[in-house]
Amino acid sequence: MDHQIDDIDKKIMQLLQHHARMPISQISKEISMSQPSVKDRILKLEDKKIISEYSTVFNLRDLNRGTTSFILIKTEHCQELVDFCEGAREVTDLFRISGEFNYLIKVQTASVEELAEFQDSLVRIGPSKSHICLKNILENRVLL
Amino acid sequence: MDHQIDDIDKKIMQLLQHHARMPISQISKEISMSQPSVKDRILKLEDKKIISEYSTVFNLRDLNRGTTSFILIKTEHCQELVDFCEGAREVTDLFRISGEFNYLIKVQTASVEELAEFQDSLVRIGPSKSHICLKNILENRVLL
DNA sequence: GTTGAAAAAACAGAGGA
DNA sequence: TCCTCTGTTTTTTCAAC
Repeated sequence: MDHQIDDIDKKIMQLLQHHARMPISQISKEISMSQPSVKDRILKLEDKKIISEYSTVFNLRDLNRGTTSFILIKTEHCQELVDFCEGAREVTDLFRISGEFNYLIKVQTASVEELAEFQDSLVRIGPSKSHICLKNILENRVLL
Repeated sequence: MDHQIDDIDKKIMQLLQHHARMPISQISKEISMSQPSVKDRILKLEDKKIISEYSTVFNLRDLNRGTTSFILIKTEHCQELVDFCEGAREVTDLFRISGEFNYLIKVQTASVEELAEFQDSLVRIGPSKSHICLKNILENRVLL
């Protein structure tokens, strides 16, 4: 069953996207719609899982994980890699991908030295290639 | 100036991470601390920008952007690439990286066909290599 | 850090355009 | 489907300790 997202839904989603704690009352003002209706629409978006969660974004620099890197790895020990990554604090993202390498890992470390250590711990799983991120230009942006 | 994040802060952050709209009252109950104190700590985390924002995560499948891909591109027309990506709805992430390729683009399209179209529009900027994501195993996870 | 009272916001219905 | 109006509950805020 498909949910039709109309322009009003879109406006609400745009407001919530970067201000998830915004009160219904304020959303109501901004889009000139009554609070019950706004609440109703948000509930529907949540029920249909169009809104999958409200999350809090932390400044990774303050958590000593300000260095972003991407590691491409080729391995036959898939489960081992997945288990390893799930347990590793440095790993924020893991994708099974097509191509020469079969996994892409996004890693947040305190420094490039720590990245080297992390990559060292991957050698027994398979050959890898790392790209240090010099600048995060866009991140996690969804245009509605 | 450095902010010392203690265990109580960490607990609050863990609760907020995937439930950004959780009321102070509930956080207060869960960690057995008075509401004003919880509120006070959250305000400090916000002021110090340790909490950088509260965001809403959408189900990209419902937005007709359920296919994740990564494109590595090598170009000398950096500004052109950045401008192009900022204007492209498909692009959610863009990183300047080290290595043979100098940019990594994360793309969300409706299908692989749409990915092909997108990659076609990049040819004039530079040679690129794309990896279709077959499975999103971990995404945007921060272990505190 | 706590308590407790005042203010503000969210919720739940009913009735109607 | 959306609105307004209402009362009720919950949450937030802010004082004093």
